[in-house]
Amino acid sequence: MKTEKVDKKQAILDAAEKLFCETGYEGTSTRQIAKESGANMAMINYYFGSKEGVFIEIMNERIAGFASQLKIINEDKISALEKLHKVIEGYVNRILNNTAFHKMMHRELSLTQRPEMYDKIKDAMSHNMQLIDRIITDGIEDGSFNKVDVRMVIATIMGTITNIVIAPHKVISCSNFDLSNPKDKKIIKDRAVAHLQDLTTVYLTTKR
Amino acid sequence: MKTEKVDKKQAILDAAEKLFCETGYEGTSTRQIAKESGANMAMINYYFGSKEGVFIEIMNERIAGFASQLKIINEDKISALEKLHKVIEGYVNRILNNTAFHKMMHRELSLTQRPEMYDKIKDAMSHNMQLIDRIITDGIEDGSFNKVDVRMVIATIMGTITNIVIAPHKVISCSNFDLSNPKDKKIIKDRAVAHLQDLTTVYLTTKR
DNA sequence: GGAAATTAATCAAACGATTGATTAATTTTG
DNA sequence: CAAAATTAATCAATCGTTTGATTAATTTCC
Repeated sequence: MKTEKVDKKQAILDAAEKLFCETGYEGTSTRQIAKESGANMAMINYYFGSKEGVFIEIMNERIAGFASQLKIINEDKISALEKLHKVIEGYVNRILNNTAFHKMMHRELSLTQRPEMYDKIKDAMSHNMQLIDRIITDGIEDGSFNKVDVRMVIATIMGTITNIVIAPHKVISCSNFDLSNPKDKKIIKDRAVAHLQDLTTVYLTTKR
Repeated sequence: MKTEKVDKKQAILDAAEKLFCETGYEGTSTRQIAKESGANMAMINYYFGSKEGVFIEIMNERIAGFASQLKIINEDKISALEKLHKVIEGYVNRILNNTAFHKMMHRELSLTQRPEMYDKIKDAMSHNMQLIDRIITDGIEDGSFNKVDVRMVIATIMGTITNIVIAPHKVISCSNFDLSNPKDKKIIKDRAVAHLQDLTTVYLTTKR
């Protein structure tokens, strides 16, 4: 049957993403990728040219998927605060549903050695940031938000989520807590959304 | 002169830290470390046993230096809010004065492959976290703070700072902005402290 | 429609280069 | 002189990549 014909190209991408997330780019060998994917080593270069080619392909796929998600929100005819809360919910869900990739992305962002990748990630993030910036700035201009340091508020929203993903033990001191457990993940998601929505509501709309 | 006698052991540590920060642990070779430090390759194993031995030594040194800083604050006879503001200022300064190391630490925290190192970093952070937790919890109990999700507030404080360090372009969209430039760093530091102090003040003390 | 030519996919084996580590000899130092 | 420090040379292992050959599928041609 045709359904049984597994796509080796995709198998390599899947295996590589898993391994890159777990042990980093340099920490993953092409032999590991070949073994994990069930493909021959030569297939990696055959399809992607090089190990870095695989990495870039993974990033491009993911980033493209990300970009297509948040656009609609800003067109809704709702208040700035409601928009922001929608964005927060979307962001928390997206990132906590892809914790491994998010970790990998941040790891890459903190390296100076692959500028092409750094710029790619930076640009992808910048786009989403501008969207949040627009929402908050609009809210300030129409008087519904206090005058705040917009970029810092964005850093707070994004930083909080990233911090939860990278260091979950910070949030839940309970030792047998596991983000890969759907039940635990749900708990963290809800807490993160509730906290960030509450925080932004109070900080942006409290008259003072 | 004795002043010219440079300590090869320390030179290796310095070079290794610099390279680990720039290109990661796996991305740095022992030959690079030797070249950068001016020492022979064998000296690395002579002094530290292995490449990982160098890494562990660097981490231990740094973590020990960190732990000795924040203790005094909690003994002061000042309000919970003032304590928290002192902690924020201390944290921002410490981390922005050691951006390279902080990046490396977070990179290591997001990998699953060196559990010994992961636990070491986790424990070091946990200690500082408990201190902040104590301050906020005390503030809640004596009625000066609102009832909030304490661990989430901590995630927000730490996450915001980390986010600024790892992705400075998020805060300043200006392209010719450089964290290694003392003047630019001062600007970011002040903005970060002002933002976080303002944020915590409003969120924790606004009656609602 | 069926032989011939072309293409894509896959494989085991080997490539040169680099890795972290170790040896044994030599120099420096107290 | 003996211990510590330093060196050049070398080790086996692994790295990412390339090779030439083989199979399976597709296209071309008469």
